[in-house]
Amino acid sequence: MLSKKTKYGLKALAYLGNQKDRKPVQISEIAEHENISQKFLESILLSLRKSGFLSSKKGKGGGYYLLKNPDQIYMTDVMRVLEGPIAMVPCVSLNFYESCDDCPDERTCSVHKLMLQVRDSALAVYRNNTLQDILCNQP
Amino acid sequence: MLSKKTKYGLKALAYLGNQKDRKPVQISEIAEHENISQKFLESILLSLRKSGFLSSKKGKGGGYYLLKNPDQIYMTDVMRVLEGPIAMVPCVSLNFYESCDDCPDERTCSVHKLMLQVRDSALAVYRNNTLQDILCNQP
DNA sequence: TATTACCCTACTTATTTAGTAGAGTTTTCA
DNA sequence: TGAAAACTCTACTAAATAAGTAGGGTAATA
Repeated sequence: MLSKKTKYGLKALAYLGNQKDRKPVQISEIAEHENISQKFLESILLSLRKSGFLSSKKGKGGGYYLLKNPDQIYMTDVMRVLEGPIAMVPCVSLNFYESCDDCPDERTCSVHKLMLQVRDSALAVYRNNTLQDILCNQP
Repeated sequence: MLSKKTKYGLKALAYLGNQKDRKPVQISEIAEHENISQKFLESILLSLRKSGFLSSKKGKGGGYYLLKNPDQIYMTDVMRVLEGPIAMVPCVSLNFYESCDDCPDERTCSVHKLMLQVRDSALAVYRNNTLQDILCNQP
């Protein structure tokens, strides 16, 4: 299951990506528009800022804005920050690799064999999509 | 993350698939060989039996055995039984569809757009793999 | 300089996962 | 026949994670 954190984070990024310019948007505006608990959204946006996707401006007229163009924001990176590893098991993870303590040999492990393919296929999708690609582009 | 239930279930199926014949294999043998808590494995095998993948024989010399040939057991079906929906959000699920109560329109939803692709790619992998395909085939 | 709005820590609640405990039932083989 | 093997089933529990709450702190701008 996709966590709410990821879901909300993606929606917030998309909301910012749909803005005409890069003027700061208040958390409250995003929260209201996307039906997200404001406090929860605060923490999500904070982690997106710390990861370099967003920047923020304090004080009156402040808010969050994208640091890069939507077509430069890859879903691979976004998903890793919001959801964590893309792989479903640590033993096939590129960025968060860990061996299984119960498995004697990865090379003959059925789970490994299957999950490697699943990881690759998911990765292909995330690499093929930028924020631009998932915007709604409505008037 | 893949749940332990799914992981153990797959390993158990693979263990049975690697048997030369279809003689019943005791739970204890599988549990020991695959490093799984026997009691937990019991419940997993039970659900695989109820779903029609396995059958069991009671009494001395009893155990579990595959009902079909490994090349007739599709990962799509196995994953749905063990792990549940393949989709990461209910609104893109084929078999467990549910609309999101916080989302006004699926057609313009970025999360929907992305997760639809992820589901399709995962589904392609699972449809392309039978139990036979993930066996280790070692001497 | 007051207000706006982000920043940060700590706590709480609900849900799911992963298992444990234990009694019960069926079957087979000696 | 009868004892043991081995599956069946229900209920309970502990740990981890997710999701959210509470509340005060801090910086920037008009």
